[in-house]
Amino acid sequence: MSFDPDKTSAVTSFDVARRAGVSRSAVSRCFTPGASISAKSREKILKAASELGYRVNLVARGLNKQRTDLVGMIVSSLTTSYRAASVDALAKQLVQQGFRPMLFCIDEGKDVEQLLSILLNYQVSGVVITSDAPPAKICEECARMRVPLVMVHRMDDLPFVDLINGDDVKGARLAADALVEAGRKHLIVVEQGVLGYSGEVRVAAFRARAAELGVLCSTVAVNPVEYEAGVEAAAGVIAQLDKTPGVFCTTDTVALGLLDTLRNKHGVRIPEQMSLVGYDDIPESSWAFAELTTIKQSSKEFARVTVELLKERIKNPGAEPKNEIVDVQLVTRGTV
Amino acid sequence: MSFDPDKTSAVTSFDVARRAGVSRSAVSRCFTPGASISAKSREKILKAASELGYRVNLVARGLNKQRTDLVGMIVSSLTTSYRAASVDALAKQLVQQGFRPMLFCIDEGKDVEQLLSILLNYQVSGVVITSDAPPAKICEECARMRVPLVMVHRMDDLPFVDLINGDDVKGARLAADALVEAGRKHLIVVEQGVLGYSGEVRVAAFRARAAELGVLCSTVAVNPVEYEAGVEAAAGVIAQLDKTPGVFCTTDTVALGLLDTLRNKHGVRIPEQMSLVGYDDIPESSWAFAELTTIKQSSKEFARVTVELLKERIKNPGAEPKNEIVDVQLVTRGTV
DNA sequence: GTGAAAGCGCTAACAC
DNA sequence: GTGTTAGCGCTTTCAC
Repeated sequence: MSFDPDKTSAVTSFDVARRAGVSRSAVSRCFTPGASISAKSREKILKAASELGYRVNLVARGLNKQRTDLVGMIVSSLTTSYRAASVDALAKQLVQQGFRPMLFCIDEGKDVEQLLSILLNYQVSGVVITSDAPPAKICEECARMRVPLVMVHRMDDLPFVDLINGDDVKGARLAADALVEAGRKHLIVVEQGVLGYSGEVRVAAFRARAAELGVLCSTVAVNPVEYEAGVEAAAGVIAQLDKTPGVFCTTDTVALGLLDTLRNKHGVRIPEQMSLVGYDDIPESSWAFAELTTIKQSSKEFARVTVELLKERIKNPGAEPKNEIVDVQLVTRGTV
Repeated sequence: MSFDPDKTSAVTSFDVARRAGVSRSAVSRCFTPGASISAKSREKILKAASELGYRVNLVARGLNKQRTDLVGMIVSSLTTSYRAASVDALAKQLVQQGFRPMLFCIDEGKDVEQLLSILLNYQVSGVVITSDAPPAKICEECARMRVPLVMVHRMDDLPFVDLINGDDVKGARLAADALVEAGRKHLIVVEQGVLGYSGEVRVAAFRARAAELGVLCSTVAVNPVEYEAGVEAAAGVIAQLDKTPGVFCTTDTVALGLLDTLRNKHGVRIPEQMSLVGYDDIPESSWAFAELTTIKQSSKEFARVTVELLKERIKNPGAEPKNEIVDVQLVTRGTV
């Protein structure tokens, strides 16, 4: 370590400038990617900076530029693997693209507004919302403040707000097709308590496809969400086991709750007595107890597109809202 | 909306001050929790502020105070439920206590240093590290910059750095005791590829307790980590099935991989042919296919103590490092 | 290519 | 309790 270890912090561009025998502007330019500076100055400055242990004060820069590289992520609680994977992928992608993610996990129905207010106070470069909480006002706020906003798994029609969704219609159709091709003449769709936009689309598309195919489709509706929803749906499914049904759940976690309960509490044999398709392809779906056939959505692809959308909007804030769709595919395992 | 919707942003304390007929300092005081200001001024200011749509610019405040309320969270990839739950709890607790978490998920063995450098550039109030990546230099850096740092599930001995761990020794002993009380005369501990500090302590304590109890304890070591580690450990465990062993895994995800493989690929009956205890009590452990007996650590408690440690150190940066231990308990389900 | 000067929006020390 | 003043550390015209 060549710099003075006693110097705790507080080494500013001024210190570097003095030591390198240049002006503060030169130092600033040296640490600004696209700035014009001579190789000679740059070298001197870099040397001085490293000797001093200088680092750019991003807060000061942020104040000056009226913008930080912070990006707010407003997400639902990380209680399912799908959400965890999404956040993981998004955080990494943001960092890789030069942003710093601020994480706000919210319990559904909490005061998101206050959080958003905080975000805006930080002069964030953008905000990503995946939460289901209804942020009506929030988006107005973002739009008004000209803060780029991209929403994941939502379909709000708002000015300057970009949207990104999986191809839920295709996914649900793939599911129905797989079930029918496996010989199921009777379909069942499980509706969990809170569906969210994607869930609703999947349910609707699944039913529509069933109708197209001329196959009956009944509904098992339950109050809880995720794993518990599957557990509770078991009774409804069992009641229809005589029809050797093909069952579709809007998320893998729900499907896993159902499968787990059916197989391990009631001795139902899958796929002999019924077929089952989930959605998301979370890691647990490939575990031995499950071997769940499902619709795969790539978290990484979502993250990639999300950040791209963000960057584009930062570049061109007034552009028409985009509506990106990420492709999905059927992953066949043992439950169909 | 009473304020001018065209005013995109840029409404400063100066604007508010003018409109309220006071000085900027008054406005500042009004938005500073412990400041002294008359009720009358406060009211005028609040009114003007809301009419103008004013919000404090936290970046400017941060520059002035040489500190933001940002806290860096450096965590491992969110690939297991335990990590997801930990991050969720920590993020929420931080927000609740007035901090803003910045999330950095790192793939083990990546360049953490650069990240930390970024953090420091943001004048963060503190940093929390749960990642296993070896941040030797990082901590020096934090210490040097006087940035409060608390490390979770680690035992580095560093000046000014607080530590928080679960009671791994107690947990491992509880596991061994449960297994032996269930009549197991032969114990097995599964060692996954990368153990981390907690894992090592658990393994060692488990072995020590076995010895105390006068019970044999063998090891099944595998290269992968988490679920895959359990899968790979299956063969080694099966080879010793004639001893009706009591098996201990250092995390639930490993235990679930093992249990899943044993039951569903090899028809092993648990707890008839062997017993199994995991660690963490992740949600999946209570799923029907598993009903895994395990050692519970509370993510919320970890989060609570972590943030408390952080706040204390912010208040008193020079204090002796603390070493907090969070209690654990046995959760008995069906695998013992 | 480089330096001087003028802020970015806020807080804090000081006098009143 | 309130206003005045002086920065926090950086970027950025604007001359040169």
